[in-house]
Amino acid sequence: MSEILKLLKKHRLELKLKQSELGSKLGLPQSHISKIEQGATDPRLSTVTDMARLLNQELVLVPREMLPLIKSLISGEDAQKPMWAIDEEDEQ
Amino acid sequence: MSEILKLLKKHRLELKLKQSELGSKLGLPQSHISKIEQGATDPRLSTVTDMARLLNQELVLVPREMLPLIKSLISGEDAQKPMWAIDEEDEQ
DNA sequence: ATGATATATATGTAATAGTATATATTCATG
DNA sequence: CATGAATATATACTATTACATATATATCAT
Repeated sequence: MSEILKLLKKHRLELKLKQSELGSKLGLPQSHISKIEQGATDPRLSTVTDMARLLNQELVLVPREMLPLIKSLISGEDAQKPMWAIDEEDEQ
Repeated sequence: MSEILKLLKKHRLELKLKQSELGSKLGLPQSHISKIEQGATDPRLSTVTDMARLLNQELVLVPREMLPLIKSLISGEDAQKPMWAIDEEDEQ
């Protein structure tokens, strides 16, 4: 099952959008969003692109060799607080 | 016209593959590769994913805010020679 | 120009994405 | 447990792509 489709669902939930809300923005029925998110259909490139953009994402072609770097950048990006801090006691 | 499709063509040419060669690896006729590259058809996600992988690329979902950073990383990646060097006369 | 090679275009068919609608599940909450 | 909200599933229909095949242009070397 496509990694991309799983991530689209994750980002929809983060934005607290219902399938029906995302669907109407895209002009697609809720039932079809469900199928896409389950991998029960193989959507067109334009559909995935539009869906991604509504979720503040973009579909990008990445050279295989840069995949580890870029994935680590992306996975670290959603941290609300820094994952480390300088070792100072007087930190706010 | 999709940026991704344009890049797929660019990468095919860099690998010196003909449309017919890429097509047969994918199980698609040359004529269809042509249509995809021209944006004359709206291919399925799986088709684009497969095509990308045969060209050593991967389709990745990137948060909009990270797009400038990631694009600059990617566009700098294909340099054959380093873009700078330490200022030493005795360099090879 | 001629010939070879690569890509673009045309036509037709079968498969499937997407539409519309209804119903069934799931899951939280009073 | 009952009620309601969100998601999953079902069916039938339509639109469009994948694909096969054939042909026509480019493109380029000789």
